[in-house]
Amino acid sequence: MTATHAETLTRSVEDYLKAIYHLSLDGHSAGTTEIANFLELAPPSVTGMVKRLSEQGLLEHVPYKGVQLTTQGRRAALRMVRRHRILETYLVAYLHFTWDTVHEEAERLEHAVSDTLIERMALALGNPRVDPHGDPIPDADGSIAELLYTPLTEVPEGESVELRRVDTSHADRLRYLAEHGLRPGARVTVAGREPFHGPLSLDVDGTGQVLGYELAALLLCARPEAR
Amino acid sequence: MTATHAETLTRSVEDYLKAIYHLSLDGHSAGTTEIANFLELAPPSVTGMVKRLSEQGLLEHVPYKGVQLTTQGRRAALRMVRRHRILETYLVAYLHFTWDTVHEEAERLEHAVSDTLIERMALALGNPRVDPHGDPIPDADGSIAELLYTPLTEVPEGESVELRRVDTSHADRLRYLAEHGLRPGARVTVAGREPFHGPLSLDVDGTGQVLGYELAALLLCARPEAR
DNA sequence: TTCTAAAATTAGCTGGCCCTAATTCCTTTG
DNA sequence: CAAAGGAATTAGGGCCAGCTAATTTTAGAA
Repeated sequence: MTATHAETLTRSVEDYLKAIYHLSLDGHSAGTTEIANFLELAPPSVTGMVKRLSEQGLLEHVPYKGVQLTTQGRRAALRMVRRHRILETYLVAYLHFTWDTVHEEAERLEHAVSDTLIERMALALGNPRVDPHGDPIPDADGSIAELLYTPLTEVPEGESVELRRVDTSHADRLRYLAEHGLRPGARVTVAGREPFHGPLSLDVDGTGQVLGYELAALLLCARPEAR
Repeated sequence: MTATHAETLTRSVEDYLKAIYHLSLDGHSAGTTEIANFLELAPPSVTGMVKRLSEQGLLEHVPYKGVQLTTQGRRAALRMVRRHRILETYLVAYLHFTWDTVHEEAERLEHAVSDTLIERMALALGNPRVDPHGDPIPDADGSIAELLYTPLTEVPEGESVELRRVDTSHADRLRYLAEHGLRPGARVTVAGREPFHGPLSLDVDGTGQVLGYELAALLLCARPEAR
């Protein structure tokens, strides 16, 4: 009765699964409108697709409540995440893409490449663990290490941390951050912070900076010992 | 009134245009059934699409006669041919694909890559003129040099030629040919030929071979001086 | 010149996936 | 606890691109 995973997923289905994966990262199940906003679709379109996908066993739908990926759905989603991140890494490493331009290219290619090509790229790259934004790359078998980093907004004043991950795919934000040296690997000290979601004063690799709260919240850092 | 080329073409449309381009290489206009066979579709599906494409100005359709690409349609088709051949060349050069496995990968990717990525690949390859099968690669501006080669079946006995192009994308044929050293660049002498589409006796880079007529017809050669 | 077979087209459907408008369901608050 | 407001769903369409079956056109053979 359970659908065996032989049937190929359409581009749309792959997008839905990946979206639901991202929206469920914090554990709660994803709502129809939430998915609709993420994919820039109307909510009724999502209801319809969600119905089809639960019938296929790719997700669990409790009407009026929300959806969660099944094991099968999660496997398919992680496969897309791996593809996307390997592609981004390869395009930056070998084909002169920058981290602010690579997202949309990978977004299209992830639906078209074969598993073989992805594994060849991964091999050429030495099986990287993270992509250019610091996002972890799932293994080919579907396991992923979501490391626990601290948003820069929660780093205590005076503490010095290493920037590990930049949690956005908006080209303009990424460009701005890159111009200010805020890339994975940067050493950042929080010199001061204004209240009420105010700007942070930073020292970035020896240079003083002021950074808005919204952007700072996207910067995930490894603190010296705190876990 | 003429459609400006702003609107993006669907995957299907790109496939139709490319198919019609290939089928029209010999000058005659392509028939519905011919296109249907090439794309593995039913003839009525082709009639319908052809109607839409002529309305869009991508091709000229004379009902019950056949179709031809318009200038606009040819431009779009050549863009796809360029993409396909650059991709094949890149995948073989950098990602360990062999000429018998690369076709289907390129067939999917050609619809997903950006112009930017294709030009980066072309640059990395040094702007190659031909792909791994010896097929000419159109320029970015859409000009293509279809060189006049002679099928091996028409090379006179005793003549020695250079194999330049292998005109098939069937993986099994390509594998067989590769195993027998029959790749672009090989030096081939026609030692003998049997009548009635019989096999050819060849000397391939110093090794004796017998090759069936059907395969020999796919091997396009540069003759010493003949044109 | 007429007949016939092949080629092409038309008629009528289907499935996937999107939409807007209308309705139903939940939850929260007055 | 009832009503409101937002979230979700249902109802009803549309477009794309494929299909089969039936029909029309063309061209070649008798």
